[in-house]
Amino acid sequence: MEYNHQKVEKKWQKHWYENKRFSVTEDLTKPKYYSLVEFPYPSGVGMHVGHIRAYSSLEIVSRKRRMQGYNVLFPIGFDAFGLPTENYAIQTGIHPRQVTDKNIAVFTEQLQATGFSFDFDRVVDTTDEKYYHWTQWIFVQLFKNGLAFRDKTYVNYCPSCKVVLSNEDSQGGKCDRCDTPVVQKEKDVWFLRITNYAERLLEGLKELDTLPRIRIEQENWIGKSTGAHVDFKIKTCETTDTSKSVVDNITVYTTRPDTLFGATFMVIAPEHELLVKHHNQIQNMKDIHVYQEQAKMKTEFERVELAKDKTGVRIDGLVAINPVNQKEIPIFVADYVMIGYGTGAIMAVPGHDTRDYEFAKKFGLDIIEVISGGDISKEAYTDTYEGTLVNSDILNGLCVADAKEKIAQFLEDNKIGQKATNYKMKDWAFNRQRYWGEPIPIIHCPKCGMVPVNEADLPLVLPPMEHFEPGEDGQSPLANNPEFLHTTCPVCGGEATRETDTMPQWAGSSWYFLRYTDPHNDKEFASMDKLKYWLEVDWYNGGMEHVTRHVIYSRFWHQFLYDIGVVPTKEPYKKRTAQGMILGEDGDKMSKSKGNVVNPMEIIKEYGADTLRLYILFIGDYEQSTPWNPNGVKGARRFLDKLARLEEKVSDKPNQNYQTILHKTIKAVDEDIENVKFNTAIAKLMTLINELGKENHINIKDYETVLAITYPFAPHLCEELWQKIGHSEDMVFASWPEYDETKLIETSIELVVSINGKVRDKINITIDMAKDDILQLAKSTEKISELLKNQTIKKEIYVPNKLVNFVI
RNA sequence: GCCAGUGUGGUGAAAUUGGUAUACACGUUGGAUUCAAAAUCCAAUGGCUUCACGGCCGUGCCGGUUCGACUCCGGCCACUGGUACCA
Repeated sequence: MEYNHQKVEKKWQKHWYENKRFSVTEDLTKPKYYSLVEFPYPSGVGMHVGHIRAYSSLEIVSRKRRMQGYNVLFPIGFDAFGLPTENYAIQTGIHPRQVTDKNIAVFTEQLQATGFSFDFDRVVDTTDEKYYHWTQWIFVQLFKNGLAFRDKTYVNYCPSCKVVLSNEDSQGGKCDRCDTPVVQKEKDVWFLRITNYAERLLEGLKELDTLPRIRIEQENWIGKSTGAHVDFKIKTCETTDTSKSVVDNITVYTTRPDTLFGATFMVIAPEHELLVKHHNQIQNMKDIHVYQEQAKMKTEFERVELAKDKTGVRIDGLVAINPVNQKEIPIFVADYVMIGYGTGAIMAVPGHDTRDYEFAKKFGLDIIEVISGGDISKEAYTDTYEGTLVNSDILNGLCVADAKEKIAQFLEDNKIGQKATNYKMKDWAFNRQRYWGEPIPIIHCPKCGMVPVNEADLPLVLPPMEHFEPGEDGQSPLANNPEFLHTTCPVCGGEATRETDTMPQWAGSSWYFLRYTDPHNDKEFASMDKLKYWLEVDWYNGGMEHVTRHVIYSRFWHQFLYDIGVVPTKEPYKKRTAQGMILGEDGDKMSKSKGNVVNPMEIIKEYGADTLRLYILFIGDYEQSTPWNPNGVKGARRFLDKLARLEEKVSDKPNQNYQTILHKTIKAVDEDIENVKFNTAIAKLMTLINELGKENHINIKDYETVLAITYPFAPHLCEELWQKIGHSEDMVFASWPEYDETKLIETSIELVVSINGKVRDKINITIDMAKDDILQLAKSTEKISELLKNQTIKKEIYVPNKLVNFVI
């Protein structure tokens, strides 16, 4: 007998959501569990199978935790600010507010059609002024603490979207949204000083329960390196001026101070201040200006693309002095040195750095070997942790580690340098020239400068506007709204203008998990009591692609909020997992243009939500990418039909036949869920159901156990079957089964008998048999005795409960 | 280039203190049931070889350690993701 999935699923969804079955209790003495999934961007096309996979993991965990007696917070919301909605609004003339509301309604319906046990009383919407009130409030706190600031820089700019993009949004030199090549543009932009938190962001990773690759990716993103700052004196070197006076000092950053004796030239970035300060002493300033202009025109992407061909200009009129041997070395300007990293100046050691080597070859500069082991006539020897120092005076004969120690001491003693640390991570460009985002709550006053909006005046509401096409030259659409633009200064009361830029999409998602703990609070972003109860998030699942951006950004905000005393924990998340992508049937990423997109709602209609959820988890390892297979869906459905059919065999009579496999399955499913191995958990449930299908009758208590361990995966059907056998309470109130240790032990075992490692026979033994008896039995079987005839046994290996191996 | 991950049947994939390779599922083939179909149930399903019992080979490639290697070690190759003149 098969079940009617459409009827059954609608029935239970209605029951669950109308009776708020998944709302948390306000009893803050109960043990809590906070499971968090990344909230979706409510796009117009509705849910993707990827969403289902992303939420299914913690859906299983949350349903299980409720049965285990926890007060479970499993919330959902919408990260609804962003470019697609705004672009759609520009195309169609429908206001982003309306588009967003409609999309959220569609998503909500689809989430409920899938039967997710989210607490729909706690939905947050980042575009709701009651929510972004507190996003703005946090920004004001950042500003007051000197962590939000404005600076003039060259920014990545998308000429099509007419917005400034962060490095993250313009990877590969193309706009994240529209693929237009990004250009460089000078702009006054907002930054958040995330670099102040670099060390703590790195430190906090040690506590995070996650896969090594997730940790490593974050570590690489932060990019800590240690080395030294070394001061080089700069002299003039006009041939007529024999005095050669010292005119300046340049500090370089190096991770390899032990190679200082091999530094044969210096390279500075085109933007380096030395070029401004000493333009009078530089004889070829014209050439340098030309080079600077060229460098400015290149986008960061082009600089990288052209990496193979090193360019640069030698500075005539100045030389640097290597502080360890007083040798004069030439100085170059080259764009392979970045002004934003380290000090914007390097000591070049061509013998042991590939970039310096290429540059030295091109410009005919000295290459000195200072670490033995390579062949520097062919290439730079960079694999230098093995070698010994040579041509290095006081360091000669030392290994790299000792040389590093000794030179560090030497630099310090002679006051020419000290140990230093650097991070690749840059400050976070925190503004966009768009309409559909949180207005930055800052007022520009001609007298008082930049002043934050009074906290009592928050939220600073995004004004309703008819036209939100970006202004020319990348101006925010809000600049075209005089009523919004003109205001008075909160400090002096004089005429002032508002900041018209809005925040990037990352803003709203940087603290949403805090709001879930107290979503309707209009006095503060969340009460300390609620935060103390619910934090940290016990388990956070989301996309691998968010591990380096969203996760780091939100950890930064959280650490800052901890510093100002408004959140109780140092870190927001205890455990982080990331689901793999579901690819199209063809193995390619699902995309509209390839036509390989699977619509989850069609699967639900045809096979049911339980089938969809089950299949998506069964498809493969949760943390790996896997292609979609339409036939696999049928297998999931068959399993559910088999489960439904078992009901006919339920009786009061006890049955001992399947006790071992039943208890083994309880144990395995429990462990697999905790270890993110949903695919094998389901496989084991399938095996159990197949076994039970062979029985004539199934004891009702055992049947209840089966329903309980299957419930998190297929809640609609289990709930239905649960009711059918006479329960009036929901399965949320059933308890999670525990396995009986004594029933796991099998009384007889099949033991493998092998000769020289090859399986030759199998014997059945009982678990209480002695080793010698087993060996005797193994030798005596027909096959084995035949094979052992006229052979000497050199060795007998016995692995309890597994095998016997004879070496002949 | 660097960092990480992956590589197992026709397909998605299982298998961790080294111990029966291919669990579970899909597909395929044959059978039962049916007027017929769907659904369901049963059986077979890595390759080569043998009438058969059986034998040999087999987890990307080459080598090593071991009584025994998908698993450990050394050296490669391919694909995927991340990152990149970061000094």
